[in-house]
Amino acid sequence: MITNRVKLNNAGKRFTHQRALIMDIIRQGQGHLDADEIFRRAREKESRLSLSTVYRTLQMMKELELVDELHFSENHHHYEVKPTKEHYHLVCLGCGRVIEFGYPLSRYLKKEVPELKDFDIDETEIRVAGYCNLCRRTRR
Amino acid sequence: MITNRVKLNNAGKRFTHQRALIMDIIRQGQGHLDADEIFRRAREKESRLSLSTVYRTLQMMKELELVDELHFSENHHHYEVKPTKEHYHLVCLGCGRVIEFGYPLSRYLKKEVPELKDFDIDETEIRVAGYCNLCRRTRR
DNA sequence: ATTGCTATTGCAAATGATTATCATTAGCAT
DNA sequence: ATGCTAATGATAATCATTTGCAATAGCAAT
Repeated sequence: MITNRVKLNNAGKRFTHQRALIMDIIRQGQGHLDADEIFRRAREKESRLSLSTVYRTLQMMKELELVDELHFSENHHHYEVKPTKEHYHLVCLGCGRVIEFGYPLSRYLKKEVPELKDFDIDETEIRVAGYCNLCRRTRR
Repeated sequence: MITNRVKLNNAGKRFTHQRALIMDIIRQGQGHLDADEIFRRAREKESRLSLSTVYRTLQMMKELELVDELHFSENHHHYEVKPTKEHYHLVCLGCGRVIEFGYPLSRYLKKEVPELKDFDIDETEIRVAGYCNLCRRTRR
């Protein structure tokens, strides 16, 4: 995709086959893949790809603000393409399902929280964990 | 402290010297210590204490809902005693300072977010990262 | 207080996720 | 096509956390 090539070049980065592949996989992954899943999918296309490259690319894409890193209730992260409208995630602790919801947190914080007056916000994230309607019943 | 002894006994757990010590340190730590810092402080009192015991105790206290685990923009966690009023944390990426702020997120979510109607919320967390007024200037 | 059962501990080794090292490869400006 | 140097693959290292296991210590019953 031309757009990514331009974005990388503008940042003084090279447009490589591997980076294009990883970006495509994240885009098609509907937002909630972790590093290992990205690696596995990428390997199907490009069997010599290294896991290091996946991590390095994710790191770079975070810095260029092309992707966001999500923190669910796990010890590894998930990735989605930088979204256009502000939204957050609901994670079911039973089945792992992720549900997106829109919520204008940053607007509310600015309006209601005095501690934020003197604070330069870089990133906000809401983590909501619980049980979806299906898992609520089956819960042991 | 008698209260902790009772809470542990009710859960069928033993009240040990190590657990009492770790709980005290978290309480005195004003909320934002990580596992390693808890370990270092506890060792000053009890030099034979093991890091495993710290992790095992934290895990248990989470399950008994005596402490909350906080996720800042780092790859390890921080711990605070289960708070009485709903609050969240502002983390400065420059100096690491943590600022607490009150915000009734769960009330707002229930009112405004239809996706949550069928969802049984277990925990909520807001992560706000950025730069405090002091670090904003010095920022490279 | 003593005893006995078994949860808990300390230590060391294992695991999982991520990062660093370094020789080789390949973008891209010339 | 050439050369410079960033990026890659492979492997080892690191960091945070968890696990296995023999020794220890709560605590309920005596």
